[in-house]
Amino acid sequence: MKYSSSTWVDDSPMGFDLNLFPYRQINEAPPKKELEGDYIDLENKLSVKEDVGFSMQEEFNRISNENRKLSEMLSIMCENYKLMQNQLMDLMSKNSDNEVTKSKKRKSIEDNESSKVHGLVINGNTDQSCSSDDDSSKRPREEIINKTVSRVCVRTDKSDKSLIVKDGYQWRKYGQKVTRDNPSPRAYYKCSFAPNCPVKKKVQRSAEDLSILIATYEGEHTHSQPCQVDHASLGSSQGGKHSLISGSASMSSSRPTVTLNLIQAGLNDDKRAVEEVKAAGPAIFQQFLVEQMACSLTSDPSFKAALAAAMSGKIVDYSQK
DNA sequence: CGTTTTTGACCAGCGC
DNA sequence: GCGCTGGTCAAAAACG
Repeated sequence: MKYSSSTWVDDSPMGFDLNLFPYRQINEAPPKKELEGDYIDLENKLSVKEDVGFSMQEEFNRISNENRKLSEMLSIMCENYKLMQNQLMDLMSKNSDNEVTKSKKRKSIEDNESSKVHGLVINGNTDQSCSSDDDSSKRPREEIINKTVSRVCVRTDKSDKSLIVKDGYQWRKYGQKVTRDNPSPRAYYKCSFAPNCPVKKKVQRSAEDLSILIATYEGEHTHSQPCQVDHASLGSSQGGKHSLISGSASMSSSRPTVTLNLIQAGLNDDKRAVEEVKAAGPAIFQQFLVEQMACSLTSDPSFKAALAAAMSGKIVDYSQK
């Protein structure tokens, strides 16, 4: 596909600008000037109008063609995406079968966590009256407590030893422990914004990659987020050392939301990061794929040019009506 | 002086 | 019952 580079202006903060004036060349006087002036006789005016009408029609046809091609591209991409998604589901189901857990206790906890993260939230009721007394006494604690668990991975500077993951909420650290399977200590936080908020957070460095902080959230906030931190600032928070690389689940709602910043972190080829997003569950990985596609598309100048041309065509179309 | 962090002690679940 | 482990408590210290 050919796109007029002269009409493309890429100076917006997002690196993405719309071509609102497709017929105006940057270093060229506007077409209107050619039509005005008393020195042009009527005959010339008529021929110029015909030329303009013809060129407009030509341009319209060209843009229509581009629109059609873009639609085709989009449908192909959607099909490819669906194929990838199916392959991913197959892989994940195979992997989950092969997983071996270390102990029964940990297994029960991890099962609980993974089921939540995967979006298969078993809404265990904290109201004890819902279960019989006999059952509640025999059932393991993890099954009784209603916990929505989500995991967030944050890439940090390796030299940064702090176990802090800024997410817009206010946390109070109440413990730190070195666990058996990871030489890095695990920090325990409670939400301190509301006194009765039951949400807890565990933060620990990844054993495989010390530059990755893994934050595990348990429970749901009983209040709104004290300060809405957009994820762009999350990435630049704490001296710009952090960048969110995996799914984050909004605690104010049971529906997980994901923001990814793989491009910024330069992690497109980081298999480990992808694995961790996979581990966060299919819903999160699905959104990861979508954002990856979006990132790759918006970073493609030809796609941006095509999109801008298509949109400008629509805008011109409407303005002419 | 109030809040937050640190850190050793304690508790509960689990396997042997 | 004992030891191991993860999670929590609470007193002391640090901080603003």
